[in-house]
Amino acid sequence: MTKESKKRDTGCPVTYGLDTFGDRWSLLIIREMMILGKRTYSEFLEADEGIASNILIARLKHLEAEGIVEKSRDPDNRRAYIYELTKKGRDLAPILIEIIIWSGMHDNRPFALKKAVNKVKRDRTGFEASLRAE
Amino acid sequence: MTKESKKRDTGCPVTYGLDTFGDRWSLLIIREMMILGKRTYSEFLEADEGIASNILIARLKHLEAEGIVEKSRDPDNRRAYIYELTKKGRDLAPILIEIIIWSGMHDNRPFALKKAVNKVKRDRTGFEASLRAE
DNA sequence: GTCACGTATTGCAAAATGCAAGTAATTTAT
DNA sequence: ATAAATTACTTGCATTTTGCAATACGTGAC
Repeated sequence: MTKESKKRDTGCPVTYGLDTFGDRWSLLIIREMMILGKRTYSEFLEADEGIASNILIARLKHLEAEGIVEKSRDPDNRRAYIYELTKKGRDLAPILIEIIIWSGMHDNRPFALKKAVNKVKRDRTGFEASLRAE
Repeated sequence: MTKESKKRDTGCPVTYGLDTFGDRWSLLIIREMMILGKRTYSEFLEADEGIASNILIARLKHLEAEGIVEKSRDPDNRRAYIYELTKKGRDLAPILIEIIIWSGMHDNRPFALKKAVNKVKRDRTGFEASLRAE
């Protein structure tokens, strides 16, 4: 009941978006799923940014409650669960893409990774299709 | 030194974007500027969501440090300051637009405001131009 | 049954947030 | 010239959220 109780019911679409996935971690989890194809709790835990397990589970539950991810048992490993993006979740692809494009334009740090940026610039439609494919 | 110290220097463009504007309030302030044409501290304070004054000033300073907004004196009212978006800030327009489109698709609450959504759907290019115009 | 593995929870310190009240600088009114 | 009003910001404090480490739970393997 943390994020949920914070819902700002103004009706504004920007507010709705931010209340749904606009925190420090949600879009990173979605990036892991969409771009890197990760699907399990333990895979998410290994992400570069090092999310804490309690934060991870809180975000996964929130995203599940919002209908952005869905959880099911892994048929190949009956003690594991699989988290997958729903259509609502895959529809976030354009937002991720615009963030990538924006950072590509404005992140001038020497270690900025331009791989995804270049991929987007070369073929945005194809890149978006690949994100939605998973 | 709060958000700044939290910078996650992984090089990932999504991370860079989130570390720059991915908190509970930054994009809302940017929305006020871009869509509603607000430009002063007191105008931002009146926003629907009711941001606290200390949070507002912290975010404005952060956005200024990131080169997304710039501050100057109001020539018409010497006790006021004006905050304006830089190019880096105006370049966030496509992200805002994609968030609006996404919410338009998925926010089914009865009080969801569809005005901006419809405007985007009718003429995205024109809408984006109007956002960047300010 | 016991052990390993994948997932999830708890406890506690640190940080961020929200709210209310107060300060500072500048302008308008008297 | 002084007082009041505006605009921008700061401070103090209670509450909430985060981050980290340790621990517990549930399932299947042996």
